[in-house]
Amino acid sequence: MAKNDDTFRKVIAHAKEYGYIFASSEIYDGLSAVYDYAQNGAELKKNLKDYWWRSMVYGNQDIVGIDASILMHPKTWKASGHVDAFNDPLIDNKDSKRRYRADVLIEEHVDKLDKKIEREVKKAQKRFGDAFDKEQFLETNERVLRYKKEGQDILKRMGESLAKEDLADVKALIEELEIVCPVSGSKNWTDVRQFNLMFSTKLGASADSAMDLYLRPETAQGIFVNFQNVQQTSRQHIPFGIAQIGKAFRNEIVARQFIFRMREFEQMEMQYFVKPGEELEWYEHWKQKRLEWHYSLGLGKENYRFQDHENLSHYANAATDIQFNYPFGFRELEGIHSRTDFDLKAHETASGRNLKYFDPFENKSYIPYVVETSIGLDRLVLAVLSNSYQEEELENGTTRVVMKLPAIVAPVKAAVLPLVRKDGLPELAKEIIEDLQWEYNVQYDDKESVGRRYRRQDAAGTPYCITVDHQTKEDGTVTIRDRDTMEQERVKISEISNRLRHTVSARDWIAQLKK
RNA sequence: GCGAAAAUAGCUCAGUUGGUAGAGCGCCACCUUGCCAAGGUGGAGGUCGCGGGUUCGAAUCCCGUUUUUCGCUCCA
Repeated sequence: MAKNDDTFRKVIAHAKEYGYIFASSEIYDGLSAVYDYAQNGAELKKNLKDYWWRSMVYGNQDIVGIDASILMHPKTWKASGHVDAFNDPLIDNKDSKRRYRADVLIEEHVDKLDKKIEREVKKAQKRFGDAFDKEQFLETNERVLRYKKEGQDILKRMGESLAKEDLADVKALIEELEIVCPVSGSKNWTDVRQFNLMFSTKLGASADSAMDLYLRPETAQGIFVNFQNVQQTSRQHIPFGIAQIGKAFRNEIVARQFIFRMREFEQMEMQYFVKPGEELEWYEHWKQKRLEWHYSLGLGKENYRFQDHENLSHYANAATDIQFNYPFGFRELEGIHSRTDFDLKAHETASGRNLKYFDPFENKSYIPYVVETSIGLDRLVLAVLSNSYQEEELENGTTRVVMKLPAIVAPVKAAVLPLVRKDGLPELAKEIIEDLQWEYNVQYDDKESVGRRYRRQDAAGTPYCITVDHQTKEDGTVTIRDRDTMEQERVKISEISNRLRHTVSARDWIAQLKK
């Protein structure tokens, strides 16, 4: 644990030192949980997006990509359930300093009543043996009925109070039930306060006529509200998908762990629309597809696992996370959810529009079911960065810091280095740069000794170093050094472009990993 | 938001009982360097997070404040 904490710290420091990620507004002491992608980080992120987009949109004839706006009509969020679901009533215990969701505390109290009922059932089972009729017992036993009624009354009162935003009554309920803090065991509670996780803003410059808006807390709704337009203009038939990459915003109470949990973050998601009843098959299909995609990055299969959701969201009938093994443990990287027809149905009701799809093969209309894959792009960046950072002991006793980034997403694909800064070698190197630079992000460096330049490129994660030496002038060949093996190979200048293409094109990358 | 810790050069830190700022690395220039970093010379860069107080004098002591990091809830 201590060792991993240390690794994580090193990754963060390294990310800053090598121009990947900076704290936002750093000259003003930074802004909590907001980060900027610097020259290398921006390239890495762009490459990850590109790889995802190519494999998702170009690689599937039945998936199209869109780019919806961040601002949406406020009714969207009422319909999607976010206005209600993203409002957490929270309460703190003054003794343990722990914070809880007030509704969860109360629900847990009700769970205890359910457990009491189970105990009564077991006792009765023992007493009556084979003659025991469970259903009849549940309906007639006085104690069971009392517990059941008590639980129902509590939930009803809580639901009503939350709906009225009567937070004082929610606190009163907690006090009446004598709910204690699981940690401190005390009943010393603060007032219940409402936290809205959505960022508010206003549309219109005039203060009195401005319309209250939210910055979208998820990108998915941009797809749902466009579903019909896209389906009709793309002439897609169900099943088909809509993909999107974009920013989302959540005013998290606590947002930490570097870029793992940010207030402004980017999602890459795809909503796949299917015939009702087929959603669970497609759910399994996309679970496998997405896992294979992650494997293709080459970060090690052992670093991924599924984590099924036990408590499903209001919109889902099946949900799982692909977790990645970060330096601080396995955490969620991508969510795969079977969202049913919840969203489209909600928008149909709220908008009054008919959002049904006419199925020409079945000759009937229905609201499609949706299977969603939604990946946190920043979390993917962090997975790649933290997995790639390595300190290696070399044979000569020195250590080198190397970022073993997958070549396909590395910010700089190759550095072109003249062995020495004379004899026309820099000029030759620059010619090579000019030849490659429209296709690949390549970098020129002639500072200090060549060994030192190799190490610098290793630390920045550049997969290849192309060295121009005196032999280049004679036979037009250069050496290509591999970042991971440190081995060099001599190739013709005219071959360089092809060599790079093999390692950084999505097609060759996937083909190579399938072998 | 609550609690704990921290804030000195780009980075890592030193700064002795209060006497007005230093090292290593990095960066820039030049030299050296002919394949796996850390040779030479010179140089840039800090009102010690911010505000106030005590004092002849504060990076150092006191108060306040801001920000960051970690823990608690939630999630992509």
